Amino acid sequence: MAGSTAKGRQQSRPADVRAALVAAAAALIEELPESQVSLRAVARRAGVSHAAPAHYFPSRTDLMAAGLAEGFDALTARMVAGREAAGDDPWDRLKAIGLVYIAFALERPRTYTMMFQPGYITGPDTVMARAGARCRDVMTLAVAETRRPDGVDQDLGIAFAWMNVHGFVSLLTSGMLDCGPAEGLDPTPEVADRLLSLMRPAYVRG
Amino acid sequence: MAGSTAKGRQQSRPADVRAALVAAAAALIEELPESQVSLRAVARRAGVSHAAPAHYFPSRTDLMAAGLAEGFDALTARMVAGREAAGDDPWDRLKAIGLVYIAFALERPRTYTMMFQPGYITGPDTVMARAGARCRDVMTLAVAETRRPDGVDQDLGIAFAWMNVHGFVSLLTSGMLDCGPAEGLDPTPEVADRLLSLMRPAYVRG
DNA sequence: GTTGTCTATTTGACACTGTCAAGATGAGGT
DNA sequence: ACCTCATCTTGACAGTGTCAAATAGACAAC
Repeated sequence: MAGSTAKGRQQSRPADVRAALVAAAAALIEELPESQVSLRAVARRAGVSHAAPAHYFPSRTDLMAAGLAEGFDALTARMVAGREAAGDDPWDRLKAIGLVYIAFALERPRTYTMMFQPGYITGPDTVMARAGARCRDVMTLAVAETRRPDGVDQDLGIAFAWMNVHGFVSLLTSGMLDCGPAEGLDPTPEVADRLLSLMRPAYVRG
Repeated sequence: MAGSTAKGRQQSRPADVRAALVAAAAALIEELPESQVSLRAVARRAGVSHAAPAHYFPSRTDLMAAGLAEGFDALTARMVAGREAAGDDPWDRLKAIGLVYIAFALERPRTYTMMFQPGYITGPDTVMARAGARCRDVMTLAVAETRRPDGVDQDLGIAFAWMNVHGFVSLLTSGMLDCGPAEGLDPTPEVADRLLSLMRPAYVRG
């Protein structure tokens, strides 16, 4: 009986231990500073022993990468939704993606920061690399729609858009934009909107 | 007696243990991945016992912040030099700073990445916050020279310039710009130049 | 029903980490 | 001589990532 003969063992916990580990990692990544997201803490949160993760992930880095890839997919989904909610103008659609991107990063700052930490993309065909590529694909579509001035090819347009939104939230979360005495910018959506508008000449002809 | 009653004690090794620790930290930060730059490794490199740093730095974070602030000052010095080497045109001067900034970040990627890690600015009057403010002051001067279009005030201009260069190198070092199959941009100075040129309308009137 | 086999998981151990408490060291002032 | 005191070391503790060995539990064969 039972259809799933392939693998589904149904006693205490089949192999959804893996899924529980990834979910626990994703949760702890946002709850604690990076240095405190230990392999053992993730195992405790998932309710397994401290060495259980070793059976699914070769190292701590791989477990973290799995949790971060989930965060990446959440960001990608929000970008897709934001694009579809925008109007017909290509530039408005691109800007909408940027605003959604910024909102995600500020809502989940620790996850976002760790997603772009060097070292979690361990190869061209890993979970993280693929999640990052899917995210970039959304930007690729949005940039492809725009009527860019001469000299701004698609790769350049993608890089420019991405580095703008990424640089903004990265500077904000690192505390650099308000490191002077009583200076700095508010992270209000209004400021984000003004900053993104500065990119406009790179995507609108004339 | 002696003049300096305030604090200067002058025995065998006054406080150059502190300088040795900071130098060792700065060196290791660039040599090893962040998780391997341990307080004890820094102490070994400096030739002191594993608990010596505790006498100068309340925690590992503070020792790292001291090493990172040195990196920040090196970046600031390069930016100043780059600005003075540029011509008279305000936009050219600003772009020169950007190119120097990018070059530094790509030469010392681990130091640069860690400089912008959240958590090392522990207060508004710490070594890291002050080093970051000095760096931003250089950008402030360069942006103040430009004739910006209406609506682009100085704070906005600084943020836009900084987030562009920071976003670019940050995406590069995290591996995001080349996570697709055979795609991505070369980090050549030529590409950096083209990307920075996209910022031009925000700093040049007309 | 007993046995064997295989996989998932736990237990235990190792070297390493950051931090704290207590002990050693040595120069300066009296 | 002595004392003082900041500096530094030694030693310990809980916690970490990772590996080896031991356990548990379900399946197949007989």
